[in-house]
Amino acid sequence: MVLQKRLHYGFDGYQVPPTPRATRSARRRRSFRKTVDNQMCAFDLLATVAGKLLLEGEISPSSTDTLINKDQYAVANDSVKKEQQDEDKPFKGKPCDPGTWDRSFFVSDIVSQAPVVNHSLKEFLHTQNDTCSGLASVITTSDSSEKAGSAEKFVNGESKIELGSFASKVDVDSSGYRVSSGCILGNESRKQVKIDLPNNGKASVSTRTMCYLEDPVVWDGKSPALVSSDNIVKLLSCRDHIPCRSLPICRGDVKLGIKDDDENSSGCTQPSTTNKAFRPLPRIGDRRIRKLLASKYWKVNPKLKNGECFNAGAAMRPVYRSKVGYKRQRSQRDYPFKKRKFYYCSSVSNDGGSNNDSISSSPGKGSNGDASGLGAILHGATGTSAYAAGQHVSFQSRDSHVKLKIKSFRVPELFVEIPETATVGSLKRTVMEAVTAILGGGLCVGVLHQGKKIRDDNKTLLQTGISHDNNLDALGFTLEPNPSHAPQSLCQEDRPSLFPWDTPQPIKSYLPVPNEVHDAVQLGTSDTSPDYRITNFGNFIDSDHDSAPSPPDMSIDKGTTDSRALVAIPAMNVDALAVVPMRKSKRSEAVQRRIRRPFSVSEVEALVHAVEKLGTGRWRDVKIRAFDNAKHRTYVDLKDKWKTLVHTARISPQQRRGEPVPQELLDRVLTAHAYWSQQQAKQHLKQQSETYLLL
DNA sequence: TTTAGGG
DNA sequence: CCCTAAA
Repeated sequence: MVLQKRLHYGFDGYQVPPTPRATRSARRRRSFRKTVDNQMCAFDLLATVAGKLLLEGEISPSSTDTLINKDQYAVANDSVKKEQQDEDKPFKGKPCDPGTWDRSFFVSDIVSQAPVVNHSLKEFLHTQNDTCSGLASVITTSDSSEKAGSAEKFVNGESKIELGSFASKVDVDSSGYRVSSGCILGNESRKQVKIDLPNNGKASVSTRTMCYLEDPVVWDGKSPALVSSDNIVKLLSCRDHIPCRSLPICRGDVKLGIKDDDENSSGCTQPSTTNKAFRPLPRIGDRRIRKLLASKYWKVNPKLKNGECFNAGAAMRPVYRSKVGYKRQRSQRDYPFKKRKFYYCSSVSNDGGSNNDSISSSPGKGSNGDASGLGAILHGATGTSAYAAGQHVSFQSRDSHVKLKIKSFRVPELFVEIPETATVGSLKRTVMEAVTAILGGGLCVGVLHQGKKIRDDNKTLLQTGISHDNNLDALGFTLEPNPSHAPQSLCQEDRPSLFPWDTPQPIKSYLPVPNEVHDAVQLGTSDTSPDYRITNFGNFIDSDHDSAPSPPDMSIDKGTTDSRALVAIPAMNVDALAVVPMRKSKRSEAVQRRIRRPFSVSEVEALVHAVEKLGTGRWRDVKIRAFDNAKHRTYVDLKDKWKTLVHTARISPQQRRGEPVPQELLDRVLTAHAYWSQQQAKQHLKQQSETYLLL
């Protein structure tokens, strides 16, 4: 029997930090709700959901904390030992190669599962409220949500992306609760996508927090298990070994790291296989789970001090595992080793785009919005849908409704390389760029059911068995680079993995080598002698850039430059993301201005020298002559710099800021400027006279 | 694309 | 640095 049921899924309020240009507009939240037909194929639905992730392009982490601050981030090598000691206790597995994961980012997904038990909606809402009241009234359109004041309450300092999709149930269980629209949701398996990115100046805090995100799940055991499946995608900035020990995290997780050795990854995984942590766990209480889902859980360990991060993390792991539950066990076991690999073969149907129109927001704000908003965020329910908890997962198989909760997506692997001297801010920025590139570029959603990737977009949920599969773990989602960016030939679906989370795929195809890489290499080897620079400013500049003593600001500069060189920025593929019409505009909004790169004295010297010779009206020539190898300096930059130099030279030394420019240079600037201004004037007069004569 | 200037 | 009118 094929009933036309409606599936509701929604993108629930994600938060973006204030943009440089609109600093005052606090954070903005966006959300969308969509209803699709049960007959809609999984990919269609997912495509739409995934498309919404593009909005995240606006998030831009910022911070200036230094990465190598061991005390705070424990990213220095020195901290490895200590961490290992702490970590080893709970984990018997052999430590993985520290060097492999050093300064890596991890995206891990955790799957926990528990049957849904009758649950009181009220209770749920209540819980939610104390957990994250700030989420209330989130269900609004993107536009209206922009001004939602509730955003302020949101997790402070962090940007958060939550994506939830699930279906609502038509049939209401006796335990179901009717909230706003009368649509009742029974318990069912749900999948919720959640991508949390630390943001803001609280680099240390947020970064560490991420480590714990999943861990802190404390199961009170009182609440009926409501959440059937959880996947949490986390971006972790941890030491190498950490990921290894925390097998649950390691496995099936996507790692963002500078080093990519398959062997290493396998090494890390091995231990986990035998991890004793894999024992059946008690069912997860929905209440707790919800809390976890709530934004508040970013602050789960607010009290943690620097250095406690890892210890705490280690301690938490066990808890986390237990939370994960027995189902998790299976999934963990299934995780293949090569986390570096990911799938990108799946395709997203563009049909979903047609459904965009249906995306609506619940106008309700006030009281109603509050309740529904919370529910939506935590459960991924549609804003207008009421919540009904209490049905067991098994029930869902009896109706044609599929309820999904996407707690996390697997994120394509990204590789980021960044020098130790880079700041946390630049690191975040780099990762953000990479993530944004993925989200904004070719991103599509993959669906895994019972370990097999479902590639047929035209199949209905019913046909695939998704709609009536009691095993929530059987359903998995992945975020994958757009197929258009990955040769189909690379797809190896022939041998479907039995494990939902592991379908190893080479990622290199996603790591286009930008020109900057070459530049960086060039810079690194073009250490020219001082003498040479006199005749070759280009080299001189490069040399300076690369081998300069690197004052504080300089290190930042370098760090950013280097990191940029290796950031994968896949070309955007609008087609694959057609489901999100507004993406383009959003993206443009997210365009961040170039990083500031103060001119060094040597650069100024080169500039002055070139201008003395060429004049002030030939910036292109100046660029070619003196900065040809400095890709980040455009002729406009040079022109602007000259402008500021002239200004600087004219003001009193006390008024000058930044790296002091030798007075000698400033004098030359004024001289050259005066000279060329005169020449220009002469030229102008000459032209005028010529014109006059001609007439 | 470059220049030239204002923002 | 960004944005753009003009050239």
